[in-house]
Amino acid sequence: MTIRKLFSKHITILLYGAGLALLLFLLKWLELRFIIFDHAFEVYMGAIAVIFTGLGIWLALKLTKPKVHTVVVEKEVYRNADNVFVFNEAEAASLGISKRELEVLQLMAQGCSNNEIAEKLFVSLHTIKTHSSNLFEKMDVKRRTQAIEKAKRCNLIP
Amino acid sequence: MTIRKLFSKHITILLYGAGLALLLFLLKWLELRFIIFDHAFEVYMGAIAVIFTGLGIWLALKLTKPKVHTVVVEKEVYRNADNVFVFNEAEAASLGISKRELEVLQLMAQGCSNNEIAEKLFVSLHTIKTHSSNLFEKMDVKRRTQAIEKAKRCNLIP
DNA sequence: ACAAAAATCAAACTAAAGTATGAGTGAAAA
DNA sequence: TTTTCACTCATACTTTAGTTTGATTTTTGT
Repeated sequence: MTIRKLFSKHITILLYGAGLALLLFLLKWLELRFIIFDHAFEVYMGAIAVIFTGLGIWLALKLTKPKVHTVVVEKEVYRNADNVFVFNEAEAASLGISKRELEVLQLMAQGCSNNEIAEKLFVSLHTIKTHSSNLFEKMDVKRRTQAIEKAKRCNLIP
Repeated sequence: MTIRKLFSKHITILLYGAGLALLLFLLKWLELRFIIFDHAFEVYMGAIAVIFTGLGIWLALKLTKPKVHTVVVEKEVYRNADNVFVFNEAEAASLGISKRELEVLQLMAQGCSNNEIAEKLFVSLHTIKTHSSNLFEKMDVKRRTQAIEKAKRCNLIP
């Protein structure tokens, strides 16, 4: 075995090198100790700073809620051909649409103007405007035509 | 002035009270100073800890990408399986509705605003207004919502 | 009973929608 | 070739729709 051979051959040199390395190590250690003793306060402060910075980072990473980005994928479900309208109550509930708002929506879809709706429901034009505005907010649409389109698609109205 | 009268009458008592209050304040202040001096190191450490925790939090919030948790929600949209739309050409012809007007009508039914329709068809808003106005005349309706309702009923649009 | 949600009304806006009228262009029909 | 008609654009105007803010009164669910 050539490796053992080399080891035994240059053992003196190796020992010497090892001794030197150890000495250097010791010196370094002593130097470090000296520095630490001399700057104990600063080192302590530094350690505290590092530790608490780390703690802060950890806290921030742990305690921030991930922003939930909800992507709604509309999946088409085919229904029986018997064109009988079944009101999608679940959808209405999830959107938080009230009875009155639904009435307004229905009349809208029939082509009524806000004024006509107000007359039919015996309330003021203001009220209908409020209802429709809330409706658009809840349905996430901008116009009555969009509301009608979406409502039909989601079976909120026939 | 009764307030000034009261003031001058009981000036001694007031002064005495103020002096006492001041003394108490002084005592409290001295006590605080004492505590701070006595615990200077701890207070300093605490301050460092708080500051660097804050720094850590700030660093984490600033330098990390916002955690975005994407949730894909499948929403069921019901639809009739059999609805094969057949365009009622006879009706369209009898009403004298032109190709372009039909395009406008379709986009209307999709919930587009006049401006959006104009953009999609690469014409001006004026043109769309003219088209829609003519459309309402031909269909004998007053509003776009009525036009949509009637068009669906008459199978001019899906 | 009491808080929360729904329904109602109002004023003051801004933004669209719709009307009336006129006019130019290009293609197809008379 | 002239006329008709769909399509385009424009101005000026009126009406309707939609927003914002704020308030009061009913319902309604614990």
